[in-house]
Amino acid sequence: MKPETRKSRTQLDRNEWVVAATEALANQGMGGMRVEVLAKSFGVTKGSFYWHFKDRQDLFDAVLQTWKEGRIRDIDKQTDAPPGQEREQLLHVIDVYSANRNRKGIAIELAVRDWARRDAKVAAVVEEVDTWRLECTRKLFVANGLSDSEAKSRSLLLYAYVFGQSLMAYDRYDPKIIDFKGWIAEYVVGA
Amino acid sequence: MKPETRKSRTQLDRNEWVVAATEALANQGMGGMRVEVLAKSFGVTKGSFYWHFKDRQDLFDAVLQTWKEGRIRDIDKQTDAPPGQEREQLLHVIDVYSANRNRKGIAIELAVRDWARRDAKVAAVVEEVDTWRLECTRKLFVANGLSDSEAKSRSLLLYAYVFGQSLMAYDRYDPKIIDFKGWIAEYVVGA
DNA sequence: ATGCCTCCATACGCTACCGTACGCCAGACC
DNA sequence: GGTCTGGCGTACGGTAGCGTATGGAGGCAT
Repeated sequence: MKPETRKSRTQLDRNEWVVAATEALANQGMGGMRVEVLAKSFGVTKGSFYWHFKDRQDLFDAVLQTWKEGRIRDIDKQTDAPPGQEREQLLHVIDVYSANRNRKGIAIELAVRDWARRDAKVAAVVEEVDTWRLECTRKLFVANGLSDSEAKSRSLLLYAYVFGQSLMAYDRYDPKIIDFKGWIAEYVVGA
Repeated sequence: MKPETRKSRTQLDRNEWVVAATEALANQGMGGMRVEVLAKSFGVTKGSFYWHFKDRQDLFDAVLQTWKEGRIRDIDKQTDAPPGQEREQLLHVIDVYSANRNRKGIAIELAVRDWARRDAKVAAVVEEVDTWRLECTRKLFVANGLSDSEAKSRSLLLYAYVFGQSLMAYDRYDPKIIDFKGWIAEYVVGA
């Protein structure tokens, strides 16, 4: 009804800037979110940017907030298991975060964490997200019959493992790496 | 005998620049290694820098090389166990890389890995170091009675865990976090 | 049609850097 | 005691990027 089709390519809104900035964050890290560079990628000038945003920090805040909300949604979705399927769901979580899959999501994850090391507000958001993640998988482990204590330990191990995996360069370590990762996933989730 | 005492505070050499640059790398990441900023921290101008280095990339190369050599040395030292003490040595390795200890080393480790995501030469060095690490702990696991396959899997899990641990914000997750980390260390090393 | 509001372009000043050219000085060496 | 050279300072040009001020085009209602 609304003239959305034409508008969509000529008019920009905040969200499109946020999406582009997040892309830059994934590819070049925090320092890649530069106003004039993003503007050029849209074929506009920074006059547009400073219409939609107060300043660069305003963009940063929006990116962070959007990331946080998206993470919470995804975590809820990925840890929602039908009764009796908790173990499979946990293996699925590991698979989703596995390197070589969801490359972009992992890149963003790492970039945000690097960002958090130099910005306390970002660190606080990361802590929220991490706590949420740990809590959701803890419930899965508990539903699978583990004690609360062991569930928390395994949750911690699970996420530390998947994030650490994405940090390492091991592709040429052994051609059977796939088997090793399978073994590890089973071992982390447990019997 | 040589006039080293006076010279040591007035004359700079390549290594002092590399040390300062590594410090900046740990604190502010790759982007923190800026020529004029480093010069100011020494109380000199960049005239000095461009005497000792061809350009900024020359400094980067030196930092990377120095990091690599230091890592190899440390890894060898940390994985050199007397026969029968392999299990304790593996637990010691986990402890050394544990967050809240060796903060600076971990910060450098993360900064180098972030750097490696955007520079293939850095990525190659990281891969060398990681392969070396995996190989050294694999030997410890094998000496502890494991099959080669399981030793490789556990090595991978071990390093992914310790690196992932340093990425996460979990300090306020549970006051018994120390116990959880102890449980995980035992679980990763195995019986 | 006329005025207003939205969205973007243009142009500018400013800062932080990189890299280079060259000058300066102190001490080793003869 | 002159000369040479290692080590650094000074000065300059150039680029990239942030933020601001202001102008302008096009829709939309009155």
